[in-house]
Amino acid sequence: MRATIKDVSEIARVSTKTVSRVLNKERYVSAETRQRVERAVAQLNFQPSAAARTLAGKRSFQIALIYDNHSPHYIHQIQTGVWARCVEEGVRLLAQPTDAASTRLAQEVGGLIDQTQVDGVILSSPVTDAVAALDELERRQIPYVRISPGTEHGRSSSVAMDDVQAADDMTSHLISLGHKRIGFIIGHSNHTASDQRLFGYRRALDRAGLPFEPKYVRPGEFDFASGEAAADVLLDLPQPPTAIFASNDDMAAGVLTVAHRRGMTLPRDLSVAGFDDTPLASQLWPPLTTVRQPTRELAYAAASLLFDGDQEAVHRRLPHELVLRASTAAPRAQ
Amino acid sequence: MRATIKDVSEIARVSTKTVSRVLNKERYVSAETRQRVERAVAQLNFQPSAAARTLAGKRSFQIALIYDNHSPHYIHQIQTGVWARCVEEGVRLLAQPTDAASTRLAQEVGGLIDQTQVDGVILSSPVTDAVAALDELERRQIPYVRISPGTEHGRSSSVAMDDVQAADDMTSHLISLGHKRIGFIIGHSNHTASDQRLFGYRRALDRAGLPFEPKYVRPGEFDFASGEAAADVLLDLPQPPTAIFASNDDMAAGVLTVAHRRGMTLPRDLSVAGFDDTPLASQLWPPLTTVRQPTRELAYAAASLLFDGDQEAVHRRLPHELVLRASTAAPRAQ
DNA sequence: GACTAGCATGACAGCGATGACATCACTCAC
DNA sequence: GTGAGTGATGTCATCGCTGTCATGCTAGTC
Repeated sequence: MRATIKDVSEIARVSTKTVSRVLNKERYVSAETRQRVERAVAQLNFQPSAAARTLAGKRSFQIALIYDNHSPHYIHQIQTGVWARCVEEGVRLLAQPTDAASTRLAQEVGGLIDQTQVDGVILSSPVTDAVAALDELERRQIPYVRISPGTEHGRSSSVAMDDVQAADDMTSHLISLGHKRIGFIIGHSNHTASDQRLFGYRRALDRAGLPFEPKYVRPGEFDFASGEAAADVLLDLPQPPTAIFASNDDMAAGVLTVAHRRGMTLPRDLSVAGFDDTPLASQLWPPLTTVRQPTRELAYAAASLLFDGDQEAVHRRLPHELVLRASTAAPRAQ
Repeated sequence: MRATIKDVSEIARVSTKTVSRVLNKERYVSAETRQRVERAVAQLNFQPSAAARTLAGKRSFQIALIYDNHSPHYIHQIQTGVWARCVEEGVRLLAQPTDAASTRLAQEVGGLIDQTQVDGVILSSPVTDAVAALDELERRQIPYVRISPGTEHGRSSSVAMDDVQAADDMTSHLISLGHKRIGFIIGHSNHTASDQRLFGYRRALDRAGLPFEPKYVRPGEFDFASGEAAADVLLDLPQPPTAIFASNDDMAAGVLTVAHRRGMTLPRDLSVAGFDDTPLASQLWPPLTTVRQPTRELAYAAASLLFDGDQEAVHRRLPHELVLRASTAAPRAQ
């Protein structure tokens, strides 16, 4: 049978309460007693029952990560980052995929909390912007932190990168190479990052004195197929762009495929840039110039904010990075 | 405050025990009483405390998924599949990434179980073959199911695909296109699937009466870089292969990149095949012929086996599928 | 020397469920 | 009419911890 706190207390010749004090690193335990208890814990390989602690105490030593994102790579990075911080804290992680658009989302979140009594919640985009879920969390007074929220910034602590600046940087990079006609493919409309990246693109054009031409901007949905579709339209223009900046790598991969299919030589005939720096980016041909989003670090930072438990909402910005690879180059002389 | 079973019992005018019976779908509750209880539950939006149930009962309504795999896509598929089955069962899922090679693995697993009292565990490859972890699970008599185990088949129920047959099928496909010199890139040595895929390749050659030539077989590690390295060696041979079959898509992507870099036209100059059908496969140029591994389905089936709780070890095989895309074609006439 | 403050520890109730067992009503067989 | 069987419900202890409160000791202050 599993060892219980009582077994430990008997071996250490103290009360169970004192064992509990040692376990929870409370004050007022003499060094000598602490040692005796620790030895007994080690000897029995004792692990306190999470259920009993949750039931008796105010903490459950569990947090939940709620997400809904099509990109496995993104989710994986998020999970890994949060996980790393949880381990340091001795806290378990409950994975909770959901459908951000579902009407039952709030109920799901409420049920999760009532059942598991998690100590806190981390929300990743786009669940970050599901107001009903936020309401539910606040009603139950559960601390939560959001990763890359698009709206309601005042409601909680959050971590994010600067999507506007990143898109601006990438666009500026293309401009500096000499491109004047730069296509842009927007992301999925339910991600606020999509608007921000578009805004950054526009801002860079403005600053460089280049005209913003709506015909060079196409909608997309963050997936390969929509990248292909947009590229086909852009490359069919009488004056096609010499560079295409897609709002994420999957769509950029679609652009590359269309270009290959048309027999274009890259990057001579067309420069292509993506966003996210997924593993895909470096495995495409030509390897993709893109923006490295510090996803893992964002997740780690989000967990840190949760455990720090500040009263005030804190907003942390993490730096992005332009990753220059072979898919972008100066345009061919006209 | 959260509603408790007591609140429900008062509204329904029954004892808490009767509420518990309804919650757990036990026999011996009259239809009328059941209805009253269910109404009260709905009215209070009552969710039983997982902690209390775990402490008092024999079940914790949680299972753990233990994994260690470099491929986000694979993990994501696994999680999604297991998750889907858990939802049906009303069970929570604890995500537990680990390092399969770590000496502390058994301790980690033991700690996880003692702390959380999970009802069962699902192991995904390569943790499936960590004997110390299996010992620990058996010592604690925790039911577990393995996804694609490589060894110790008798020890537990498992689900898997037929890696040998799949590799055989793919090799046969290349042979049927007319290829006689077929390169092969082996996977990471700690995955048993690697050996099996190699074996399938060999078996297909044998059956077709083609010689097995060690110089056409290169080691790899399931990652892009090792695919590149292997391709460079293979294509530098005096008589290079006309087709290369890589043990997974990432390595196949490496092969494509090397071929592009050498200015080869694909698939005319070289056919390339992968394994796994990751999203990458369809986003490369040319789109990759590969084997679809039924990962999600395997995970779902694994969870089903766990919940069914058979005494005997059951082994389920799920079918794979050849996905033929543009990266393979008949070899150029010599 | 009496009083206070701070440290160290223990006794005991209680968290919210379930398990074991008791109880009661009713039906059925003989 | 009696006993057995079964369905429906309740009582109460219990799971393994933590929170609250009480207690005893020591050191420092006036």
